[in-house]
Amino acid sequence: MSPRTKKQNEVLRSVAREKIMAAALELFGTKGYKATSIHDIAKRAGVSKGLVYHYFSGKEDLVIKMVEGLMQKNAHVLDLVSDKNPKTMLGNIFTLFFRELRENFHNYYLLYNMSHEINGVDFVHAIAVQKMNKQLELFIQLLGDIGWEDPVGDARLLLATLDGIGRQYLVFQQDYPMDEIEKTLFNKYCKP
Amino acid sequence: MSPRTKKQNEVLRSVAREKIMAAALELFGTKGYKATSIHDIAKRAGVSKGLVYHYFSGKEDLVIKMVEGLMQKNAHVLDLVSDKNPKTMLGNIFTLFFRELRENFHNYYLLYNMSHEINGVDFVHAIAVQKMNKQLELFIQLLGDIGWEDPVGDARLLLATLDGIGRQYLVFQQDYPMDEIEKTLFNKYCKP
Amino acid sequence: MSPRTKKQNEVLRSVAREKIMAAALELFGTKGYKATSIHDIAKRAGVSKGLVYHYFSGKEDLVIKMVEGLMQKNAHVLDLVSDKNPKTMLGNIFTLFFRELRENFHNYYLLYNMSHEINGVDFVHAIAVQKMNKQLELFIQLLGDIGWEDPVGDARLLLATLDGIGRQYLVFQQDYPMDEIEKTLFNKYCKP
Amino acid sequence: MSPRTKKQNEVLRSVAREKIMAAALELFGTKGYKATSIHDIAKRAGVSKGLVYHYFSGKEDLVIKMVEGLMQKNAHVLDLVSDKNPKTMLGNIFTLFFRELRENFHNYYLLYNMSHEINGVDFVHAIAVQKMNKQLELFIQLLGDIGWEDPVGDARLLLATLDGIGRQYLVFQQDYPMDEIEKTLFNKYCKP
DNA sequence: GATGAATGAGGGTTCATTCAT
DNA sequence: AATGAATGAACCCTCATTCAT
Repeated sequence: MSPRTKKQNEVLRSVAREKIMAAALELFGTKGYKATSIHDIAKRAGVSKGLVYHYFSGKEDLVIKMVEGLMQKNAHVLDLVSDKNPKTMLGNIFTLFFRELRENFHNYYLLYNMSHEINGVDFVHAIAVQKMNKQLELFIQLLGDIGWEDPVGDARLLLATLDGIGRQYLVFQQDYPMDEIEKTLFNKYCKP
Repeated sequence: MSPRTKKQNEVLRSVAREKIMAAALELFGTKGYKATSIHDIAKRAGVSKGLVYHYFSGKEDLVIKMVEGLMQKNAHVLDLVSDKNPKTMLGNIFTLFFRELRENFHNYYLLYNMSHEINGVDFVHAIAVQKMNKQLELFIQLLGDIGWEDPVGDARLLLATLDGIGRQYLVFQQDYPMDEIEKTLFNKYCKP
Repeated sequence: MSPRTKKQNEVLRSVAREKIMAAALELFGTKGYKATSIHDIAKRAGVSKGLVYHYFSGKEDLVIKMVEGLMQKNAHVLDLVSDKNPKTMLGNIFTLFFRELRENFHNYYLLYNMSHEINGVDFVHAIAVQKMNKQLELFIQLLGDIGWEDPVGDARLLLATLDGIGRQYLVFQQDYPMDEIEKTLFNKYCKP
Repeated sequence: MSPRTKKQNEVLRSVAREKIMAAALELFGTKGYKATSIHDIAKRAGVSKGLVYHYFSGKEDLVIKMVEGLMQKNAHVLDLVSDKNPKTMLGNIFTLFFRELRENFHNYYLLYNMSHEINGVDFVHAIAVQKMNKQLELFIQLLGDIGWEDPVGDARLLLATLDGIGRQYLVFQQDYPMDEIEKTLFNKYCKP
């Protein structure tokens, strides 16, 4: 009955949605939420402004959906880094963290750095808080297992350190000596 | 009592100019650059929109001048924390850092977190880089004097840690256990 | 049983077309022309937007066709109210008028009140004028037969009165004492 | 102190406001609320779009302010038509009504006919109802004084008649024989 | 130095309409 | 006959900026 097959439509839909969300991720991540216009996003995605509103109910909805998408991609990250040895596991976490930072720092920006800019989108903020707390718990346990003196305090510092590394990388970019930072971090936390 | 340069005198000459810059600092720091309008600033400063353009050539100029002003205020900070004992000096820096964060986190936000939002204002970015490098050098020397193994790497990590603490405080605000973080930091770096 | 013209047959041929027109009538009549979107109409009719454009060349065409449909339905109304006794016939007209108003005031709205909203659709206006003139002639004859002094002037007033009743009912709706108005009207024009 | 005198500014303000409101009245009254854009209004008023928002907080506010303005102009109408003799007074009311209709039928449209189009602006509807009720009371008393049999019912009919005359004039405009209608009305209600 | 009236570019959003299938 | 993805013009509104005084 249908002029285009349902499957055809589904493909069209998901392709367009994906293009829009990728463009949004890149632009929001680069210029920030307020400074990125729907026009920008549509142009970068190679679609019309109208189509953005066909798939998302508005700018705010677009950020939310995008963040949700990011979260889903990251949902099974723990499985990748899991290891019996806490030092190895911490090392895996670091490795993953630096890779993410290097390869997709827009994601990093979005999930961690943009929340303050999206007024009223408490959702994004809530996600950031939740994620942070999960990581904190994990760090407390790992540092405790490794035998650090004050696992809670040290875990908090470690979390802040990683956060700060991310932030500084965003600011300094190619000028930031990330390889060396990474090594230092491994020496400090993961040397057997 | 410090001798004032011509520029400083100029800056202080007009009460209205100061009021505008104070309002700008507060609003930019709270809502961000894009989300703050000249109208907002003028209203908060209790002056007309026109006067803002009398003192500043535009919104961008206003941010720049404001950041310059902040820098000048912070120019002599080192005199306040200086101490023969490197651990004491580091402790002084921490104390000052946490006080600034608690009392004027708008400033913190502006100098560190807003640069990405001001498109094309490389100036702000440059200032952030410059300041960061100065701090890094200081930390390297202090940690070296204290006797840390890898002063350069450790200084970088410390800088990132402080940065991360600031960022997390901005995000979590009252939920962030800053007092405990502060104690942990002192224990780690300043215990005699 | 009335013989159907070709046009009527065409109109009735497609169920979807009828559903669209019914939805359009209801929505245009409730929310107005401008405030009703094709999307609304398609959704209410349970069809796709595309189909609306399959049957009608555009929004304007849809209104026109819809009004034409209403006119056709009303074309044989006179047969229903006809009576040898002018007072009885006038009473029949009143009864029909009030019933229509109560049951289908969307139609009333469409035929009488929406014409100004459809810019450039002189067609709708023309229909309203034509219908009004027909009614006027009928009233002149009836009031003349009954024996009113100035049938032309009185017919005009009566027409205006009915029109005003309709408009006031549209505005006040449940607050409008239509039953009493109806009685008063009968007392004035139809008492034997 | 002020560059332009306060008085100068006041004049500027009220002139611009007046121009905008006059344009709005004309366009809303002609094309309806939805079909009239702020762009249209600004152009007709000879000002920029921005200025409309300088004086009114939005389209809805503009209608409301405009209706309020109309109400104020009409506030002292009763003083103009008052008379000891009820038939004379009724005649005065008619005269005024027809003059208003002929000279400012936009006002008429706005106050009576547009209320259904402004969704959510209950204010306009409330004004229409209130005004109508006041007129009804006045008519009841006058017709009672004159000696009509059923003053309440007759007053309601009279109100509807006037309303219908207005509506028909809006629809037919130059084709509507208003002079004759006026005469008929006088003959019916005001002949000594 | 100071005001605020005035402008216009651009942002978010809606919606009539087209078109491939 | 029928769908719904896609477009773009136009809408309401905000805001940096100019300018007369």
